Amino acid sequence: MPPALLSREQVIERLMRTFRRFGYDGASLAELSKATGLGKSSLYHYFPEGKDDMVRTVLDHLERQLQETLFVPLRAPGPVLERLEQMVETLDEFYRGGRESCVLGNLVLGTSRTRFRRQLASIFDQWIDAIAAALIDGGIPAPLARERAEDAVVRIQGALILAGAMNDTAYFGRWLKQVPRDLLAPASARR
Amino acid sequence: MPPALLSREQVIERLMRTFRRFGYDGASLAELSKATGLGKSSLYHYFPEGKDDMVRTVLDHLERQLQETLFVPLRAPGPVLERLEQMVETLDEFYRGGRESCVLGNLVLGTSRTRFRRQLASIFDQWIDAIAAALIDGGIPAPLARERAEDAVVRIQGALILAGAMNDTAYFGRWLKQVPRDLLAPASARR
DNA sequence: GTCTATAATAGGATAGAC
DNA sequence: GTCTATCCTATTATAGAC
Repeated sequence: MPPALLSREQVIERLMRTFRRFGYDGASLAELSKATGLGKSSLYHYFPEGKDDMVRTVLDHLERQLQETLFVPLRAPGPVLERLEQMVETLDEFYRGGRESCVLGNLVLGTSRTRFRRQLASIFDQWIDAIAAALIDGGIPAPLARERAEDAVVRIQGALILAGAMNDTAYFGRWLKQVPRDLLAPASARR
Repeated sequence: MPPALLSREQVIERLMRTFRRFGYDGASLAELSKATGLGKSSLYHYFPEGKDDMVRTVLDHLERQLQETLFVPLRAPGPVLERLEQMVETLDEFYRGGRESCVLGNLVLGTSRTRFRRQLASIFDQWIDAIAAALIDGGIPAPLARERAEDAVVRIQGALILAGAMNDTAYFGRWLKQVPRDLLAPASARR
């Protein structure tokens, strides 16, 4: 990409970082250029359709990344509790304990609300499915597993919003730590 | 305001509607002008500092509105379950069953992330406090009440994000309906 | 593949007439 | 109080040199 400066993957990571921070509407080409160290023209060389192209690429990349680090491990053999604990660890790192917001959530709001919906919905759906699969392995009946999985994703998104508003990561951190046991509680003991 | 066209309150409502839909970065003056029927100059006449001024005014208005429709009723005398059910009804209407997103959540993302934080944090805090107060009236111990109240607000924000991404209000509607009983469950039966 | 330069447009903001 | 006209800056996007 830039001759021996940043790999394509590194560029995409920087773009993601920027969309995460500023959202679709707030991420200007100047900012994206600064973040990647690439001139505007170079950005257009790699992403001919501009910002939309970048976002689509970022989401593709994120999808693969989440599959590797979250979805596949959630379906791997081994103790279900440990799988969930690994997810929590990965998420805590990914969101830097609630200090960083979520690209997905950010792209659902603003004028990009509908623009990337198919891709966003697909990623959310895979995530929910993967959690539900783990819960089913853990003995939770399928409909309840799906519902709890949705609930988990909902709470992660919501906790990030609140953490941002309150400038306090306690909300995010506190709940995240109890997710695994919470999700695996016997059917009668919750709700 | 405009001579016998829109009251100041109506103008603020239209502005709120626009920020809700487009976020801070996505809401252009052209859009705000269209939404209110006021020319840009007229907008500057009422909000001399521009968009920031509008947002602050919108948040002030929203705060009073929420106090009236949510926070005060949550602390009113009467059966706690009914108070919570009333909140749910109000929220369902306010968010049009999950079809409309939340101004608060929208303003936490994008470049406005820190700009209105004090005001946003205050509103979220009052909201959580009001729910917690109701729960304490319902016999939930104070620390648990606070935690559940935070959880409720977190889930509302998260459910709106997911509803937007999936273009499916089921997530929002399903959970919202079970909030009151969920919040009031005996301490041992949840988590 | 990257850059500088530049065009074209949209966005935020103001002046001044009515 | 509202409008039209205008200004300035930022933003998106492209052309063309290297």
